[in-house]
Amino acid sequence: MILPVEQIPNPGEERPERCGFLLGRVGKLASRQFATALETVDMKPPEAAVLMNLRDRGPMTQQALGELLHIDPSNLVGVLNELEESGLALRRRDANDRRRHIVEISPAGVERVAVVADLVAEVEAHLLAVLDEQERDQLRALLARVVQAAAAEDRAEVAVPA
Amino acid sequence: MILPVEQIPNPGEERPERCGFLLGRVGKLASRQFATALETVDMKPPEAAVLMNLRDRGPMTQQALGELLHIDPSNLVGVLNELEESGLALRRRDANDRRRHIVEISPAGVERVAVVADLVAEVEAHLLAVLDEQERDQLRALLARVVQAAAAEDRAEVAVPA
DNA sequence: CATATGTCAGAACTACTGACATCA
DNA sequence: CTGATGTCAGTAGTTCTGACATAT
Repeated sequence: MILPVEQIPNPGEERPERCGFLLGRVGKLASRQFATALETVDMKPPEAAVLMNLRDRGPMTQQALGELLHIDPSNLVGVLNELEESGLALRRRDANDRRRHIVEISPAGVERVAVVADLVAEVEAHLLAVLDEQERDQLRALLARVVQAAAAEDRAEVAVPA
Repeated sequence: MILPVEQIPNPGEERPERCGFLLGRVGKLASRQFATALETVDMKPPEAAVLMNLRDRGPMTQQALGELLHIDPSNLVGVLNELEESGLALRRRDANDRRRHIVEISPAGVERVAVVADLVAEVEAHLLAVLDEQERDQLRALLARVVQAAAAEDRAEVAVPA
């Protein structure tokens, strides 16, 4: 049966959408593509994020790691358990404050994170294939400023709770 | 107690991050801010999205609505039930194909959606406050191209399932 | 005792799957 | 009968809350 025309008010063409909605949508899209790509190496997004951050920033406490990646502490426990069981990262007590765990990446983790980083780069390249290099830089710069501002605001709120 | 310095390898300063991660992060940030803002008018993000789309695009079938907003059909049922109970939208059978529901916004819905749209605009303005108008347009244009390309690819995959 | 850190169990929310009823 | 549309129950995955153990 032929579709009544009234049901397709704007066929094909997308009208200029709200920037905020676009952000949410592209973000979800990106997250999903990363997740499915990481499945091929049997790793979940938070695990990959943790490994990459440990490689780039060095050892840090479990708490600092959670704040940096916006992973809830109760959630981070399981992620680190996984990574530790796989021998990709390890926890050790901080000698100066034995409540704390210092988390660091293992040599095996360093090997694995290279593969993961390649995967991530591939997905990103594919997602942003419609943009040329200059445009990708623009996008990166704009997004970076937005997150930086948001993070600064977050810190201000936490610092001045009243 | 003073923190050991080794635990803060890159204090404050953010190093140039992966564009894909930035996307995911800003997207999640935006979604959360929208969600909390909408709570003040007792509405959830999908409900708001549905109302705004019905206002802008006119009545359409439940199925078309779901595809447009990437809401699962089984999920959309509950959303529309809510909107119908609140008198903001209504379903009627398509006379030409009585399997279908035509969904449309009600007069009360039109009133309410104005409030919602204002809220959304506020949140967006605040989130992107660090960018000037020209930069916001740039961002919107870049994001729009990315989603458009991704949507086209999606359609190709569905069209050629082999 | 009061606070910080990490752990754990359970609640809440989201998204999907599969079965089903209705209709073309 | 076959396929399309909407509905519903149940499942899995994620994120948060609150209680708790340990250490300062």
